[in-house]
Amino acid sequence: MTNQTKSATLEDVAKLAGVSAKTVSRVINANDYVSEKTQLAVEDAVNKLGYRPNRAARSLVSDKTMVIGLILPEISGQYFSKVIAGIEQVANENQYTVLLLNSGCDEDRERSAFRVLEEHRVDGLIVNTPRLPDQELISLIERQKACVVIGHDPISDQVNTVNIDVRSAMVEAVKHLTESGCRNIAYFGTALSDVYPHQQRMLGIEDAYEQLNLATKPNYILKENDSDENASEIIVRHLRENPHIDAIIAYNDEAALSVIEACDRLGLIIPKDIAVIGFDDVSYAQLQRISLTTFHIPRFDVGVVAAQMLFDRIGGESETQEIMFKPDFVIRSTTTG
Amino acid sequence: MTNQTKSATLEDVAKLAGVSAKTVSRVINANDYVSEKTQLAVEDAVNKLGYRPNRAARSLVSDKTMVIGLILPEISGQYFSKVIAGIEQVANENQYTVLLLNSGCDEDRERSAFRVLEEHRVDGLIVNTPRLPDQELISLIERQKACVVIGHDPISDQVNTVNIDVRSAMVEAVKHLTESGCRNIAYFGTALSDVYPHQQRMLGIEDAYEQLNLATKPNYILKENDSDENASEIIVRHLRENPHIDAIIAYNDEAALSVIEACDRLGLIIPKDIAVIGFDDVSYAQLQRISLTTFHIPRFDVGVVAAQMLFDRIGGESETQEIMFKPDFVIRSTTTG
DNA sequence: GAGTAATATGTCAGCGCTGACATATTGTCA
DNA sequence: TGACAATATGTCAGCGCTGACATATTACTC
Repeated sequence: MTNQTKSATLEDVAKLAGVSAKTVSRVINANDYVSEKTQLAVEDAVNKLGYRPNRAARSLVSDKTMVIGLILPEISGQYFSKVIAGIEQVANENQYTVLLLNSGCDEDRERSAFRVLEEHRVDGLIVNTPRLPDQELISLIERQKACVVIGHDPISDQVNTVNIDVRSAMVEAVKHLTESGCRNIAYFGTALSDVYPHQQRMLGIEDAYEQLNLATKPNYILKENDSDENASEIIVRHLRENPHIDAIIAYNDEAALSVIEACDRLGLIIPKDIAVIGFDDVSYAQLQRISLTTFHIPRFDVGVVAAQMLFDRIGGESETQEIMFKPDFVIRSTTTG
Repeated sequence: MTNQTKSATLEDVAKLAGVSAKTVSRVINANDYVSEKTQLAVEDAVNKLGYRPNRAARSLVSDKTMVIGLILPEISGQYFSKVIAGIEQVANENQYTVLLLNSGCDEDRERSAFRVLEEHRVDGLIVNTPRLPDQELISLIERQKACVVIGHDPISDQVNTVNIDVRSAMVEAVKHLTESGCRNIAYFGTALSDVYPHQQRMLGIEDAYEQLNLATKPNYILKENDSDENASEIIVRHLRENPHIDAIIAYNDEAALSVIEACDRLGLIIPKDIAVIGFDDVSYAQLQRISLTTFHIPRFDVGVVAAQMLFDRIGGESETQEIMFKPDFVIRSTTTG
């Protein structure tokens, strides 16, 4: 690792094999006439020197980097880590590599992530940038060779998008709860409240209230990302102050777990005293001890589909695609006894 | 996105600003005398054209890519996704970007991941390649500018490593179990059984048996990655066949959850009938309903430390560092009533 | 006001690679 | 056996950028 010598170039290989650099290039790329003898000599030299073509040099000529970029507000959660895996898989199948940028849900970092990826001249990118103003996002996307936006408001019909139909899922959730007799439904959201996925949930809940002509108003419990109070403490406090609440729809399963934890602490029996609904269907949601009613999202597939869409674009497809995933409502025992 | 024109070059900016390319370069890099007037003119042109320096061209000259590579056997699990986040954070702080490769715990993919990263001339890489033969791994690492190996057998004193002291953790686990009266301890591992983290666990358990002079032999329940039988079913079956088992140490928390699930199905009371120990301390391990005895691993910090080590190397540090994290044993209610 | 230092800008080669083009060698068929 | 295609290899420019070097302009010193 320390005794680093400069890595071998085409020229080095050429010299060792006794041919010209161009001939070595031909062997490496296997796209032109080369005699068997030369080929073997070159391959031999390549192995001896441990030659690896320099992608930077190649990109400079070909204007292709074989890299796609990924900008996400968060990369270690249950949700996006699976999406990333899906994207990585498809990228790998296409001989591509993924440059991963975490924007931490910060506007400036979203911007600079775009900048970095542009400097790298990635062949395409998949982004989820909740903070960037729509107009700016659109103009940034227009600069790209190819781009797919995931989990974002459908900003423009020129932009490829992969989305989850959160809003109608929420309608389904509320209906299910009211059918089970719940009358005072609260929504608990972590993350930043002005963000699209949040808003969709709240809108969906309001849709349902309207459709069902409910008298009450939904109750919102919001925990900003930067507050470091424990989520379940917030809920405990809120439930003490609002004992009439008989159902909580959580932003996602992780938030739902905090809700369950809070209810357990308060001695509330789920679902008798209070019902809980999550979102995502993470691995542990189906455990007997949790058995969380939630919406199943094929997270890996979201990544796969987004990446396929991107490679379609990279491959020349010019039609804009919009895919909407319908979450599957999985009713378990946090809503029905 | 479709109306792509070739992106602007230094030359383009130069023409527009009425100066030479080199002068533009000076402005961009802010590392040489430039008059204020020229600077403004250039910045203006840069903005007008939306110019972004081409990193490929830069790397070709500077021999630096500002990219580090990451090869992991798996990227969406609770463990590595946090490690990735830690690495990404430090990379970002150093103006670096992360090229993420998932080897799927496959030897050939590990090899080709190395190849890809070499072709990209990354400035350093962080790897966990359980399948690659040690000798080959060492020689691959020797080719790199900088490298840190995580979660792997300390292969050579020339190689930077970040490790978890799994083996002595297992000793602690077994001691704790025997002290609680358990006599028939089983180990449940998912993932590939010939892999280092697995072996360490088994070795640690055997260490403990030796140190404690236990009469019985530990019992191993192994689930290969490729078997698609449900983990908890395997355990249910195994516990039916071996009803004397009174404690299970699981490979990690996720596996421990499968164990809990299996016990619940069999009507076994934890920890009275059977004790369970996990590893990792994932977020939900501390939920009242789970309350899993486990080992806390600062996963994010593992990534942070590995990345810092790497950047030390990239920065010129030549001394080999080896860091060993000591897991914190967190005793909860799956082992003590 | 001559001489030196500081400031400001330009020219050009070359990083490693491939495309366009040129050339040399061999094979094939009338 | 000459003509032409197929095969095999080489030369060279240039992708976008920066380092080394050259040069021009201005400022400062005695």
